[in-house]
Amino acid sequence: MSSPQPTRRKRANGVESRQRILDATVEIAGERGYDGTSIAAVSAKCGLPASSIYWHFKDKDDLIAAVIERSFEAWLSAVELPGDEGGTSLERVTAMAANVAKSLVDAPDFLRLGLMLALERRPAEPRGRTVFLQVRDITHRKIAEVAAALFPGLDEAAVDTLTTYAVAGADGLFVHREIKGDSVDLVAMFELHAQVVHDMAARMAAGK
Amino acid sequence: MSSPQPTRRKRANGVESRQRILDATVEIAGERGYDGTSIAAVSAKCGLPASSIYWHFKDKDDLIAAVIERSFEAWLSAVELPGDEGGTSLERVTAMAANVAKSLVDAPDFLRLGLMLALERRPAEPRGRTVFLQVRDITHRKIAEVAAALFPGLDEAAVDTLTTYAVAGADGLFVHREIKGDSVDLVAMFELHAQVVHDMAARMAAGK
Amino acid sequence: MSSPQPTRRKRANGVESRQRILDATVEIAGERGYDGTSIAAVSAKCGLPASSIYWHFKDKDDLIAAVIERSFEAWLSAVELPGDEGGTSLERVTAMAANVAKSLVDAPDFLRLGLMLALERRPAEPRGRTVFLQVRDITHRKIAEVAAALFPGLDEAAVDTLTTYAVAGADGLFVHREIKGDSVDLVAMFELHAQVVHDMAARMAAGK
Amino acid sequence: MSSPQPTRRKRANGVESRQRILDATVEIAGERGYDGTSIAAVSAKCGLPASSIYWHFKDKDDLIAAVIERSFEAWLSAVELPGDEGGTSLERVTAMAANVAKSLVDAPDFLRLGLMLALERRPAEPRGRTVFLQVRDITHRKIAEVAAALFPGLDEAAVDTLTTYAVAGADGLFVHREIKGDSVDLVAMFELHAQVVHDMAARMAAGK
DNA sequence: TATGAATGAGACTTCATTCAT
DNA sequence: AATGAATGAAGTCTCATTCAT
Repeated sequence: MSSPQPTRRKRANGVESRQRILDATVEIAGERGYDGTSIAAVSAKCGLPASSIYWHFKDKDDLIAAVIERSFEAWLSAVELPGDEGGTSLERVTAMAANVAKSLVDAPDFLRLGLMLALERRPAEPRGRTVFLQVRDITHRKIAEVAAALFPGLDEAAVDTLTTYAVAGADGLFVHREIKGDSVDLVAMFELHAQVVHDMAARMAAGK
Repeated sequence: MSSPQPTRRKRANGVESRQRILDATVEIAGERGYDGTSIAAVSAKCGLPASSIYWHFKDKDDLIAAVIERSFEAWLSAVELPGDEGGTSLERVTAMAANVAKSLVDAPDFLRLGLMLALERRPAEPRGRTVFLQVRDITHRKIAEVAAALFPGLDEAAVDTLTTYAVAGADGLFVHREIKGDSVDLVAMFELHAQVVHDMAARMAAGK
Repeated sequence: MSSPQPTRRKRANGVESRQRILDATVEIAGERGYDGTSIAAVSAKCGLPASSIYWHFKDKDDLIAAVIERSFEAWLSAVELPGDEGGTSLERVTAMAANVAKSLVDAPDFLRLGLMLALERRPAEPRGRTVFLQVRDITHRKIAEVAAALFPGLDEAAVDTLTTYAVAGADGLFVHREIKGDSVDLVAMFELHAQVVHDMAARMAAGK
Repeated sequence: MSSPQPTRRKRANGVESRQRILDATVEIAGERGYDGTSIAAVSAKCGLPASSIYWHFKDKDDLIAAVIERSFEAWLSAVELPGDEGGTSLERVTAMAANVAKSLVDAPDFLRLGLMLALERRPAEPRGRTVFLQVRDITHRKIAEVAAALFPGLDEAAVDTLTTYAVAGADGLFVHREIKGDSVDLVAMFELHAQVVHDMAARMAAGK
């Protein structure tokens, strides 16, 4: 009852505040993009005054970049294939695609914001854009490794084309769902895409 | 001599001013998105004062919507299949895809801006977004018609899935090129995509 | 009585607004220096909203520079020796000095602000500082011409030293009055200074 | 071994921290003036967090005042005439002037900041300004004493005028060097000034 | 057909300062 | 003896928009 430090925390909890700010920012930036994200809006959503946001982040650019970094890691750990062995290569590819689709349905902010940033062309490129493109490259490379492992017959150029096509399809289907809303069955679409890409890989690995 | 205007015209050419404003706006909005496009920036680029922009357009929303409309029409007439007869269905589909790819390389602003608008989620949806989604639907329907004509065996649902997949791939490949730059051969990628989609259609039309 | 456009001017008078802004700014900047001059304070003093100030001036730097320019011109025309002929060289020099002293008592803002700017050392030098130093150089040259005319025996280096010393003394006495207030008889001090400088010139022109 | 502090000291050296803060502040305030000196900038330059500055100084005003005090003392001990006997009165005056000039070249921050503060007119006068004007008065009195000793024939008013003129010239020449930079030989200028003032004193002491 | 000028709201950011630890 | 975190006020400047001419 007379507890010395019960609910009344308030002052000074850097780590938690930082999280609150980032949480608010993903939500807003994921919906409105870079320019549409105002510090005042973030401040209102997280409850901290604007000046406190600047204690944790150098400027808006830094904040958006931090958001991209954090939500990529979150997305990555959500995707992380739980069991990637077992089944035919088609089954495995399909399972992976379904997994990615699910993660994008659950947490679309990362990719939505990332694509908005990627499409922009501004004189002083936001750091968040750079970060997004970097993690995107990392992802591309990981997928390429999987493809190379599944289809040893493919040369490097073929693997790259295949990966590019796979990623582009994923992006496009994601955009489609963002536009059309929840009625779109993203998992089914990704599974279809997985099959198509798998066929393509098989044909490539065969003769050409 | 027989000019209807009395003394010097020179100033006062509504149509041309309107074009200049729209030209400036596509460029800026195509690069920076809705929020990133300021009336002041448009004014600076087209040379007309901000108040003149408001003489031609009700507000920013109206301006952006007009840009979308005009650049969609421009894009449409650039794409308009010059001769859609002749050749196998694969050849025709491939030619159409190459054609679209070329138009997107030449004038990417329309789709870039459109996708940016489409990805945003804001309380008061900009009219430009609505317009983009409408013309997108129109496009979808046109493609569906072509698909239905080429593969009479497909039912409506199959045609829709096929079209969705075709468009999504195109979007994704476009995004890929926007990110990676001129080194990406969009035409080749679109041709590959056309082939994949054609195979998919053929398989669908067959049994499943 | 029923005059169509009597007192009720208000909207849109660019020239007058510009003057009002400049008037307010000299007063504030003359008392508080560059950093101490806030746009909000200028806005409050001149009655125009801050955003209107930015219609007339690119930014704060531009505003301060404009102030320096205008008040230099005002000061110059206030100083402009009414009749510089007649009397001995000492009498003429003394009259000029008294004239300058009077102008500095009447309108000290220009020099006070200028000296404050001159003393500052900041990474991005304010344009106002540059302007002040330029007009200062012009003044220096004009004084040197007078000195050369009055004492034809002096070589260029001697004229320069003399002028520098004359200006430095004036600056120092001005600062003294700024510190000690109205009780200081600046005119008398300047006349004393004029005499000293005149002696110095005479001695220089003689042997060494 | 015999250190009174138990385990590691390292942190917690009040005196040194205070010095670091003051060192940083002279540098910044000497270059940017009162308003231009932000606690954040001082913090960045001295490496201590802003809150630590407030542990050592009540507020910004207090900090600036402390800087003025300390740098006046430093300047004073740098000037302190090493041997003020010997030679004619002219030689002695000249030597003193040269000494002062050297000190101002070596450490101009004190006077630069002081003059900036002195020129400002703000509702709530900073304590630093008051302190500067006080030490300035002290200096004035000391010089007056020297003058009275060297020229016993002068009455109080004459000594005051002489001192005022001497100080004003020094200020003005200092400002000149601050503007024109290292190329100005301040020592030579001060020696010239000393001679002029000496002549003036002699003439005053004679008849008038 | 246009535009110079104005304007309130709000953008990002820094300010001096406090307080609990 | 110090500091991480917070905060309200204020800083400069841009925003979309209006209105009289």
